[in-house]
Amino acid sequence: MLAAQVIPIRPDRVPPMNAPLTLAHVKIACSTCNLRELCLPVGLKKDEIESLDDLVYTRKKIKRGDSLFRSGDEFASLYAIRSGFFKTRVATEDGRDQVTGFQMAGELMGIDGIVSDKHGCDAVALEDSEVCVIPYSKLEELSRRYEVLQHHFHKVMSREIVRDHGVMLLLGSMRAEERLASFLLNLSQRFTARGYSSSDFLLRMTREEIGSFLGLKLETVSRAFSRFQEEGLISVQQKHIRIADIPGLKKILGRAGGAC
Amino acid sequence: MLAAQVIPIRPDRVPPMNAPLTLAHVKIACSTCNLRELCLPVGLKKDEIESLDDLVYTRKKIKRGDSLFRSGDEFASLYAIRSGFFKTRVATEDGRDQVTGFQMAGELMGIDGIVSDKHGCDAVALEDSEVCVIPYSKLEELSRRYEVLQHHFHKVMSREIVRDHGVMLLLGSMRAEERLASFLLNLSQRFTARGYSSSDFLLRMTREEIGSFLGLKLETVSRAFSRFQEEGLISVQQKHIRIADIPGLKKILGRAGGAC
DNA sequence: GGCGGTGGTTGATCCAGATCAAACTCCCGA
DNA sequence: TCGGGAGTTTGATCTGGATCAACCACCGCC
Repeated sequence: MLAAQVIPIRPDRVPPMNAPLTLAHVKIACSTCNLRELCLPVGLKKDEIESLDDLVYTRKKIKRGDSLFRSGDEFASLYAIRSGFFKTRVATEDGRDQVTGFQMAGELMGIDGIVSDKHGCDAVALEDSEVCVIPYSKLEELSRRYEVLQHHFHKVMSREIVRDHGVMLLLGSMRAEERLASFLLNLSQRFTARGYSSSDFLLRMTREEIGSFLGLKLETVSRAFSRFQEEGLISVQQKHIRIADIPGLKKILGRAGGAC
Repeated sequence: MLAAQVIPIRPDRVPPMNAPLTLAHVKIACSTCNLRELCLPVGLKKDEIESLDDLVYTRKKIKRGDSLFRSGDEFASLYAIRSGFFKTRVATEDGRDQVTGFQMAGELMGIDGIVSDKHGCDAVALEDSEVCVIPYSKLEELSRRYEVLQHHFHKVMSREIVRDHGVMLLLGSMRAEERLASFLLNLSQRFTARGYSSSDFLLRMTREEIGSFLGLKLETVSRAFSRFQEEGLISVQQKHIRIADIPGLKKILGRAGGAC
């Protein structure tokens, strides 16, 4: 656990260990990262983004199944996902846990740690992943200096709150099939934003993890997938999902319980 | 809706209309507010708090049942509750809605509006209330200047995220009685922090609103109250709750579903 | 003091999703 | 190539909470 490999990506601070790493460094800074339209630098001007290059000077690789951080760990940094896929989860004293979200490239993790200087959840890699380490004190310092960065960081936190409210709505008032439809549409939309197919993707998480996130048991998730398939809305082959009828899924969200 | 009365509380900016208001102004600034240990000024030094006095220069009174803001309203300010009690709720296109929280004195509302410059939920007063209006641009400006304020504001947002994760855990994995016990203990703890009785209080919300928040129907909430009463954990008389056995309620949270 | 409306309680019944159980598929390592 | 285990699907049954339905208690208003 937390046995993540640390890669120094600013050779001017930490000497590179080999040639490829030096080469990599060029691609690694925020200013040249192809995720900059999704990640923290959104909306920043070229020179402002360059100042962010000071912010991120290490990366970490996390192997599938390993934790980036765990509840109770000391909080010092936020993490932007460079590649890969994570789940975050909270747990009660008595074994139960709840997946609070699935994170993909460009998304920020660890904000929950600011309030108490301890991380408040576990972040577990669902595939081999790489994250940019953003020292939090540095981020505060820079965002005092750059209004645009400050505002964008606030937006990221605000978005997380809005997202959470959406999940509460889902958990508090939707039926199983609505929850799953909502989940698939959300994934689809986020894959689209990253240039992947909106209708054809691999689920990185198990049925049990989907169930935990949606407040359902894994059997219920599996059955709902099967029913969607019977109805021609999607096709499922284990982790491979192909959405055949996006409007059809959206219609499921609308009906059921609402007007009646 | 939103027909809230605006009270200028900085007579140096807006002339007072009568004597009591002038008197009121003395008590109104953050530096003398008795909520400063709960509200935005937490942890700030005396002179820093005084600088906050520039931040809050209007108050709004909201009558019971009225909205402070509604989903879709333009976002310009955060609101700190000076007195009273609110609920926030999100809604789907089709009539359903979900209460996302209940807010009391010293708590901040409106953060969800930062991300899109529109409020993302409704804030409805559950009793006649008064809020301090915090112009958001001013808050960003001041928190670029004062590190402590910046950090505290970030903590407030982070706390909201952590709270939301707790609600997800509740909605996603707890049984009805656990949810209600958790809800009562949470209220109890927040009343304590405000100097009120931890065991004897008035519920400001209806059974239906509690149900919406907890993902239950009002009948289920009512039945769970009755069962708690039968078991001697609480006594209920309409909106008046007296918690007789806090450890007993805590025990409900632990068991049921966990180990088995 | 009566009355209507909102909110709350309680009972009877129903059903979506949980639980229990078994088989099946895929992947991976010996 | 052959297990073996983790993950998934599907069926049968059970149940917590929803739904439907009365009735009750309180409160503001005439």
